[in-house]
Amino acid sequence: MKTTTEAGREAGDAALGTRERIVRAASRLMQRQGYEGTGIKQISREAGATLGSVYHFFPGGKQELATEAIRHGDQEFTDILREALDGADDPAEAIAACARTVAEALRASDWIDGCPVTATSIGTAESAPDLQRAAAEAFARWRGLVEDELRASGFAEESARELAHTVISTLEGAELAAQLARDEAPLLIAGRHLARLIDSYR
Amino acid sequence: MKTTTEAGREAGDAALGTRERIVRAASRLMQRQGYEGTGIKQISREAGATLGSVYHFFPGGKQELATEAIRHGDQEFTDILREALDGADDPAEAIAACARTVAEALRASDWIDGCPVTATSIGTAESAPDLQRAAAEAFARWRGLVEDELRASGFAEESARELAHTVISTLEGAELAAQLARDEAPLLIAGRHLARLIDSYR
DNA sequence: GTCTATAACGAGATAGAC
DNA sequence: GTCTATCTCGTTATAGAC
Repeated sequence: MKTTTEAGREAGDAALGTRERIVRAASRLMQRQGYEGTGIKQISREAGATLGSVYHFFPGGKQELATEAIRHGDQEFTDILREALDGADDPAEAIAACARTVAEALRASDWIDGCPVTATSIGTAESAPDLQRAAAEAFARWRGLVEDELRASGFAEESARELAHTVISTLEGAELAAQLARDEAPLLIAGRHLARLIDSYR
Repeated sequence: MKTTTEAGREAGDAALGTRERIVRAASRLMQRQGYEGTGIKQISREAGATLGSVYHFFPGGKQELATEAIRHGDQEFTDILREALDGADDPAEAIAACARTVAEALRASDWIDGCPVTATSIGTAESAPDLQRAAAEAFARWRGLVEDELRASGFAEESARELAHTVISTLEGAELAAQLARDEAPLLIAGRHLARLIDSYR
């Protein structure tokens, strides 16, 4: 049995490898403070690692680390979305359930943990195009998940494709609105409206 | 007739007062680079003002200036929204037209000028709550505009209130998605879906 | 109101011992 | 792989002449 010599600063991350702890800390901090607002020193501190370790695993520096953090956030929401789509009877209800899940998480964090992909990538179009690409890939993956589910439920190709676009856009915007207003209403209303919109294409 | 002694660096801003030039430069730069990614020196340079002038007009420093920049962005989109609502026959068509307007502006900027309010306020929940409040007020104002128009068109109170929420959330999210994908499709699709959703409440 | 100079601090990144 | 020390540069903000 392997033992971990260092206790990570993050609850529950003690058993993780150093690289993974760094990525998680980066993702969580940039989710709250953005790319420019988060320092590498702060990340290494929170991850229970040294600055040298960060540059050992990410020789490309902050940009490379942030790109990995976005991929981590991508995977997080992919899991939430897949679970919602698998757990409900029809796609419309699944999307509404997904909105409720996001609302709960947002409230639980006292409205500070928004979408990690958006928060990390916004404002970096000129300075760090790598982040933009990783974020665009995340949006595309989420959209693809919804589109596949709609097609599998018998929706026409074009309807499925377009509805998937709006589902992701609306969830993203409603999360932003809910965070700013410190109120889950925007997300819950959006979930119901999306379900209604989807049903109107049956 | 008054003369302006200094030619501002911004095209068309030459005749403006110093304070206004600073606010506009701040709004435009933070729209592209975010709050943390934009420096006061860069703002003063682009505004054709000195650092001393910035602190003269905004003794509260960067936060005070950013708050004013958000209010400026608020007003900008308020104007776009009001024009769209006044120019169309019914609210559904007005919202779709608004989405097209936003898409055009986004493409014209080569996908770098997103929503100034969102870009400036995101990631500041912990460090600058003033910005959050100003951004929340902007969202609420836009929502109020849409809600009033819907009620004036005969929609039920609750429908108008909830639709207004989703209209703003979806436009905001679709602008984000369009910017990341460098493609206006998310916005154009969102505009059509919102019109359809609104019509379903008639 | 405008300008320059600078203080005080933190950032990203690197070197090299262990 | 980990750690510490340090280099260099940019940041916000202030002081004080004009």
